[in-house]
Amino acid sequence: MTDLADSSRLLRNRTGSTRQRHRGESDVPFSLEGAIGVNVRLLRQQQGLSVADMAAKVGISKAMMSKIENAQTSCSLATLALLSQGLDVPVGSLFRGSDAERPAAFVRAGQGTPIVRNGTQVGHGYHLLGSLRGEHRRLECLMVELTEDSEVHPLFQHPGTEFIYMLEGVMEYGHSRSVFRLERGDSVTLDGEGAHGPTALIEFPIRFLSVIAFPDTSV
DNA sequence: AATCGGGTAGTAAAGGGGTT
DNA sequence: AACCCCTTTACTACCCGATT
Repeated sequence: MTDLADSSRLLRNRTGSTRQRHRGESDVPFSLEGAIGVNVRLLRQQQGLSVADMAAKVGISKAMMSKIENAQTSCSLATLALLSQGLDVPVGSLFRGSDAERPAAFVRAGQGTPIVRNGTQVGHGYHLLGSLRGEHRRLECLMVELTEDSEVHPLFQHPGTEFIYMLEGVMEYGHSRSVFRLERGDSVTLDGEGAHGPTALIEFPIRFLSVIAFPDTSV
């Protein structure tokens, strides 16, 4: 017995009589069958076809179409091929969304988490915009704000690569032996191992986006 | 009431796996 | 290889709810 067959039987047992279930709300976890069902229904509706129209076009019964769209059956490869032909899409597009959930971080405007960093003591304000944990923690996105009370601090060092995008204000930013004048819209990408940081704060308020990509070994 | 779109129950056919 | 049993697939017939 295959895993697919097992999951199919599980689905069948779990759903049982689904007459009371409303359209679009399912108690079934998002399975392969579920992904296929959602994609088939979406594509069918995009083409303005009814279940009966689609069934006739594909060459299966409308009952079968219903079961496929509602994840009540694990349709055969032959049926999948018919569906992809009928919908004029690659077979692979019917599986879209069936992959495991991948992490993502969403932060609303102005809702970044204030954090303390080396620069905090010299008046640099940091708001964390996004950072994934576990094996995906290789990227850190910060909103940095400098005010009249902030001090220059060109001595930051860390593993990885940093990208800075100037959103507001003007400052001079030193990296290793170079100094860059950054104005709104300017950006700089630098090797984090080189000493870097603001060397002169020229026009306030200063806000810039800092994206740090850490090497795997530093995680 | 008729029609339509969508869904379900029941069932037959086909296939896989285990046993002899 | 033949047989049996179970599972899966896909069908027909019918039901339900919304709309006209």
